[in-house]
Amino acid sequence: MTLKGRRETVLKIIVQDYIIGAVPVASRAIVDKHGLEVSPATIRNDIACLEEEGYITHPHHSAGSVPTDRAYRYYVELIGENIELPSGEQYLIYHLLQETREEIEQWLKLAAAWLARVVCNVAVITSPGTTRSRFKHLDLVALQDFVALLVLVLYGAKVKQQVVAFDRRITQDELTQLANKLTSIYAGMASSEILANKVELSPEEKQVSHCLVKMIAAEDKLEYGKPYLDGLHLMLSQPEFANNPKALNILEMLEEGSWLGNISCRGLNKGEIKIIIGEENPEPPLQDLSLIISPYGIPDKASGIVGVLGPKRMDYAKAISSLNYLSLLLSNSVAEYI
Amino acid sequence: MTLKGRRETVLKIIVQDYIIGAVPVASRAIVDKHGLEVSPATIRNDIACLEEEGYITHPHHSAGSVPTDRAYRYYVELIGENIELPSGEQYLIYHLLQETREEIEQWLKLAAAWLARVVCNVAVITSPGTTRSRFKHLDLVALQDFVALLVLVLYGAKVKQQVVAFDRRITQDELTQLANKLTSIYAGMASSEILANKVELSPEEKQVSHCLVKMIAAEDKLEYGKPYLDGLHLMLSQPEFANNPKALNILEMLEEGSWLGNISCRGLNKGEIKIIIGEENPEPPLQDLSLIISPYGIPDKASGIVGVLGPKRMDYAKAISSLNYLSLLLSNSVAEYI
DNA sequence: ACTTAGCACTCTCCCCCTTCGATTGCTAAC
DNA sequence: GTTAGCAATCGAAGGGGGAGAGTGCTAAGT
Repeated sequence: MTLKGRRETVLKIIVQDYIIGAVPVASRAIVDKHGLEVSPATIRNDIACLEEEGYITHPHHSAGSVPTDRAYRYYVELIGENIELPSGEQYLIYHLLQETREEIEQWLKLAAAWLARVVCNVAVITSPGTTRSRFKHLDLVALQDFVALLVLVLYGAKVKQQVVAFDRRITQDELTQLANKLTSIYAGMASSEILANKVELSPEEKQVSHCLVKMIAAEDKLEYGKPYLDGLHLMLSQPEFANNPKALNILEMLEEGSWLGNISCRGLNKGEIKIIIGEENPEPPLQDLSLIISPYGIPDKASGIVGVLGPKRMDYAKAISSLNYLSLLLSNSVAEYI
Repeated sequence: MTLKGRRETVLKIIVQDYIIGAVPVASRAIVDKHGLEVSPATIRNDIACLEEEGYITHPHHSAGSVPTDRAYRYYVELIGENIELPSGEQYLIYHLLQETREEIEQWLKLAAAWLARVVCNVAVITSPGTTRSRFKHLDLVALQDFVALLVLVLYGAKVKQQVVAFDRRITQDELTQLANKLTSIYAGMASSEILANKVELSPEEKQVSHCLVKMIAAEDKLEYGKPYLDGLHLMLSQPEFANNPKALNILEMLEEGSWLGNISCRGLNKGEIKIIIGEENPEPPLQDLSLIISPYGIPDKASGIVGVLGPKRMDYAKAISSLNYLSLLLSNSVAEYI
């Protein structure tokens, strides 16, 4: 399945030129701009072969070459995953994150904003959810006589809140006591374990406990939560979306929020990268796009996904190197605080 | 400045037809579809007057009538603010909110989703921020030996979190004690008051207190926070955005998040509505759009904004009635839990 | 003073045609 | 395996031209 010699070079040039220019690549342009020592006719022979093997198409008979999904796939295998981000850019994002290191949400927003601008496409980052959320701490704050705010802290520094209405008047002292009791009983448990726990509880404790189970289970369910998105306008200003009604489908899907749930990250280790090109995507609106994702954080404890979404014609090298570095940074940050 | 008799009717018809159809309205269509007992020529005379007075333009010489900003303004004054939402739709959203009433964030997302779909445009809802955030409760959860998660609850059921690193090892018991102490000292205070408070504190307490002030002040600063947006794809599927590069500017502005800060809600009481049409908007990207906003919640304690953003050619009656009702619902919900 | 019919005029939209330029695919020669 | 040459193909851009929609104006009617 590997091409050799000039064939491979030609394919690489076509992909790269198309990524930059977004217009079909002519055989003459291939030799001229890259100093090949053969004539355009020779290149055309090569291209004919590449077309037969499914790497190239032409939008119409007398147009230049356009890479197929297969060509992009070949290209990304060729350039590999070990691309380093220029140290200047490493420096920039590193210090950006240093300055807001106290707040997870801030990191993620900032990281998404940076990533989107670097790759000129959509950046996707999910918060570092524990794959199975585990209870860490509980707090109850009186709001009114019968009503309290339940603040739940999960491992992975995730905070959830919910209002609880009790059947009787209940003081802040009682609430605090209740919260402390449940915190010590349930420390480190997942929702199923809390449910299975057979300690004797008062009606109010039962009620709170019930809430907890529901909240933790809900957190488990939306495996990755709603991701931080940034750079929509950057992606949609790419030429493929000019006058293109498909852009709306994509927008709709992204706004809906759960699309990332269908993309499996299984079997992917920290530092690895998954590249999904065009029709390899399960979701139809994504089949004109490429998605590159990489997990970060601590497997099974607090891990999230960071990714780039853009037209198939995206700068894969840049995206891969940015993701590599960002995923590393985020992993380190997460490790410090779990 | 008020028009009379048929003039007003004609203007109203033009606005309404243009809102529905998005195409210039012809004089013949005005008499035919609305059963007027005059000839198109008569209507044309009226239109000529309306044009002189600045209510109407024509995209070109032989095209039908298109309302100006001034016409929209006249129209919304005409229909007034007291439009009731059909009871069927009231029922729907009422019960939707009932079911998730325990979680503020859930309400707001749900409300935004509903609103966007009803008006087929962008829905904007800010969380009910207290105009000056006040301290309610503090909690500290040990993450590592030197590191704790600070969970801050503000009035208005707002929860903020931040990681704090201490200079010495500190146990969960100590943290709990510390949190309780500060909670009782600072109850109900605004950031400035906490800062001015002269109680003797240990170094750790000082550090946490310092964090608190910073967090509360930060909350005050972004007056409305980042709003919940929904329905972007609905708005952008309107005909005015087909093949229109302006859509990207709007997208960019909305993604940025702080645009709503420039729109003043001052002098607006609960239940009132502010309608900003086209060039009345301060932000250039908004000058092709109309924005309708209404405050909700409890003035000076916990209030937010709910609004609709769409092309000037939007269904004002629907938007106004939806906002009226939604703002009422949200106000009630907020009142219950503050 | 208001309304109307009639008509010329204007402008867009759509379709067809042509031209131009770019680029390929093929063939035959090297 | 490579090249030159050449016909064939296709899209983009531009130029009519006709159809249709709608107005503005004028002069007559109420």
